Amino acid sequence: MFNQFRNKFPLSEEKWNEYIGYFNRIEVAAKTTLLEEGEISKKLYLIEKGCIRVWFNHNGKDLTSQFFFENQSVASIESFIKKFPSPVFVETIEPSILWWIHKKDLDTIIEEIKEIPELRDRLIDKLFQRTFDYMKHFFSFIKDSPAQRYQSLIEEKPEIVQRVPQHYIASYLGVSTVHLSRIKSKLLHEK
Amino acid sequence: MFNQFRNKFPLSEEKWNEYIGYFNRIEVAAKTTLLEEGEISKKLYLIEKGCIRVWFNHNGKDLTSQFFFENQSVASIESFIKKFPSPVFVETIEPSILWWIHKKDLDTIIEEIKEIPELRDRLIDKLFQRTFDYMKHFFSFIKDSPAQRYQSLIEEKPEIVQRVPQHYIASYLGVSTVHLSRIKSKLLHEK
DNA sequence: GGCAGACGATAACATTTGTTATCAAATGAA
DNA sequence: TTCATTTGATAACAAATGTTATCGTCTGCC
Repeated sequence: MFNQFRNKFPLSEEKWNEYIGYFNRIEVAAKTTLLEEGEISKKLYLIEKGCIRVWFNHNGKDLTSQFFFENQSVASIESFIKKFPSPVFVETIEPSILWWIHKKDLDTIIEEIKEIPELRDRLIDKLFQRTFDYMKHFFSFIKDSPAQRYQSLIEEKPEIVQRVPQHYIASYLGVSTVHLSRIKSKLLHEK
Repeated sequence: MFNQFRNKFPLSEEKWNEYIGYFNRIEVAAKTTLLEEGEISKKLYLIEKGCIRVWFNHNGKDLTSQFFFENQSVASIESFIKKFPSPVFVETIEPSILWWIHKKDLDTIIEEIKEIPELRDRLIDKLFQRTFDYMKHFFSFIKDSPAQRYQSLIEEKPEIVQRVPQHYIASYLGVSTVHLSRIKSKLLHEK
């Protein structure tokens, strides 16, 4: 799991082994809740295999805001960073193999690697990239119809369309399950 | 303009004066374009007085994605950071007093203050905050109706509703100008 | 193998939202 | 002032989207 990242981190063998020693491997079934709404997020998860969604309850409706797949890290980011009660649930979609790390251990690591300019800059890049991704997603809500948003999803994040149950995708796109079904059917019959 | 921030920056008088010396004051009319679509953003603007919107053209429609007011800094952030051609226009809404700084000078400053842990952490906090703001905005598109989104805007960002022409607000909320007008009228007559 | 629950398609109908057009008020420039 | 432009309200109609209900398929589990 970690060897693929080894060459990206200019660290001594000792440090490298210390850091990966903080991670714990778990295997969980589909639909396992990793973080409850209201809980304070203290673990960051790395996905070796499987997929995860972040969702919240709004007036009894299950609304999905994010999907994560292999090699991505997942947490309720606001809760994890600011130690607020999480506004969202974190839940597996497929049976998954995960590696988690305690926030306090991660904080130690980050504090140490911040001194390495190369890693510090990469960290900041990641932060910007995350912001850009959200901006782009927001732009799609003011410029595209739901059908166009679904089309973009197929093109830009095909793994979501392929692996995630459709009713989760519907709320992610901001439409009802019925309407997403209509969009799909229209796409099929037009071509 | 800068004195109000003085106590937030643990810098020597010399450094402080050097840094603020990089800024240039300008006064511009309403509807002045500060950055064209396709241009590479090389200036960051600080607003002393006035307000600014960021917008883009989509199939002939003028779509506004952000508003900025006094004491906020503005740029086409992706273009500014990554040196890409800007996907957006930056334009004043009101007659404004602005202070701008060259990207290269700002980069120098940032490179220097990164060494100060206190400022470095504040910089990272700002980045996270920006991401959280976009997340929140995105959440509102999957959980709220346009009417609820307008209501939240009144409560959370009243200066937008008070100072920005309504047709700019419409696209920001993802609705047509006609529909925003309907939402307002309904809010009035219900209460 | 059979059963319950999850998932998705579809229909019918209600509601929301967009589009186009028109008008009125406010604003700014000559 | 006067005139053109910008801004916003409203009506009428069209299109998109939500809601509720029903049905069929699939899947996991006993």
